[in-house]
Amino acid sequence: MASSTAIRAPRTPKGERTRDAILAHALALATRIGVEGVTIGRLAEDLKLSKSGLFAHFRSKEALQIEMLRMAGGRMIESVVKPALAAPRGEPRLRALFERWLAWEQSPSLPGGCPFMAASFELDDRPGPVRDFVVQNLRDWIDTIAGAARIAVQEGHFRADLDCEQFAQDCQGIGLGFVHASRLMRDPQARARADRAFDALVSAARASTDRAASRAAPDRRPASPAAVVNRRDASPAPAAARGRRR
Amino acid sequence: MASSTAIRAPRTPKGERTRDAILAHALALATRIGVEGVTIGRLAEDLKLSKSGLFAHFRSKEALQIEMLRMAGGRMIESVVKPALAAPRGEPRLRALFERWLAWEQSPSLPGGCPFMAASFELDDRPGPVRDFVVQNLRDWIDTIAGAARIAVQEGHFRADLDCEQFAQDCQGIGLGFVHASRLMRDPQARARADRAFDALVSAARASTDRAASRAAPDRRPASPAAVVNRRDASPAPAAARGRRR
DNA sequence: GACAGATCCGAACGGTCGTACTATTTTTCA
DNA sequence: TGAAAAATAGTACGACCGTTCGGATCTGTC
Repeated sequence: MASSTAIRAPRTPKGERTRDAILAHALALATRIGVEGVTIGRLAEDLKLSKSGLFAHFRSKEALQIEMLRMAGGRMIESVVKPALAAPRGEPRLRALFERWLAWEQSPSLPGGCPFMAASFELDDRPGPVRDFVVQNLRDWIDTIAGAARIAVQEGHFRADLDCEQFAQDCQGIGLGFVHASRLMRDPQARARADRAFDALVSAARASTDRAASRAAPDRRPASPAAVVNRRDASPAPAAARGRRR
Repeated sequence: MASSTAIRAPRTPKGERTRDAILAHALALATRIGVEGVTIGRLAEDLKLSKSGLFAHFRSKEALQIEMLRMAGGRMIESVVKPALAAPRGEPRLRALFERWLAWEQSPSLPGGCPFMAASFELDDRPGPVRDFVVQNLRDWIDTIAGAARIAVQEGHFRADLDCEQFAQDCQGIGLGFVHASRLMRDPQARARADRAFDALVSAARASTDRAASRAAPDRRPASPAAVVNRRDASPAPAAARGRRR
């Protein structure tokens, strides 16, 4: 990544800068070799720190993993969700979410793709705080999509009886299928197909003259559209990790 | 079988039985903790073998991983593809493929789900023979789906200008979305939503009165429908299955 | 029942893992 | 500027990693 160029104006305390550099590098590493694959020794070597010096920034490796994913979550909100919220309510916002999501997946700062997608399959059977954190973040993300779909219904873009949770799972599937075809199979058409699949999904959600929904009863939960804001840390305790709030 | 020579049922050699037991256990383990997470020591302890004794069955850990995935591929063909081939050509066979695929994903012998799906995200950025093997198997699988869709076109079940590769990627996405919702998010409705998504996909492939295909040019490749039969091992050598000399 | 190979074990190797403890340096701020 | 605080280095630990090797034990065949 680009050198820090931190000449003068070290507003941020030294430790925090190092810490962020560690997390950024750990994150980039994790996208390639997996969350569990990130190693203290490897990190220290890459960043020219001693193992113990690096380790001192986190009480444990598990904490490092969670902080790393917290940074990923923050970045994702910043570069996917927030910009999409600037788009008009309804279908345009939904499209913005989808498009920025795939763009984020291929962001140069994430050489191995979205860490949450990878972690979904890496940690799905390994209980613990890290898994919990991933689940929380992905729940927020899916709620964001479902909420945006719900708004599209309110705006009259989508038909009234649309199952928004179903829409969200379908959407997630398109994204996962895209990553699969793109990263693993190296299919150059993966992106075009993902776009077409999304178009078809939106198209089906629009058409109200369709026989479509076999289930007559739509979900009834209030389901706040602002799920993004409701985002919470995995750790129940106030935490305040090392005193250094931001 | 040829009974003329009447060889007295050559009970499978001892070593091979052990070997299969090792692979079966390694496979079950890998579905939970990942392909790279399987460890010689852990395997030996579980199976009450010595590390070296176990290791002697494979020239390297990499070979163990590949053999393990080969077993998984064989099982998948046996319990998903072959039975589905018994279903009538066209849409029924496609449905059988999908249904058996999800059933296989939740088979009790795979406590952590389909190893190939997990490996898709675990190994997508780690080049090497293991990744190559996974890619090969998944390519065969996707070709199987695309081939079945092509047959459905021939049978008149699906519209003539259907993009079968697109269909396959969409299908893969539904499966991945299912695993994501089911295993990670523990959503009890995951399966029902996957079924609905598949129904919608098939439905869209059927309707020929739809404006549907924006792309006028359908793919033109011959694309043998019998992709299943074309399946090849990753290793270029003939590799007689049970020969297993070293 | 003996012999040959297949099968398995025990010990050991050099590494890396996460983590703990104690110095030593560097930053921060009165 | 100097002392308190924070950041980093050094060293060590036990555990486990994949792998090697020589020898013990078992299996199947004549």
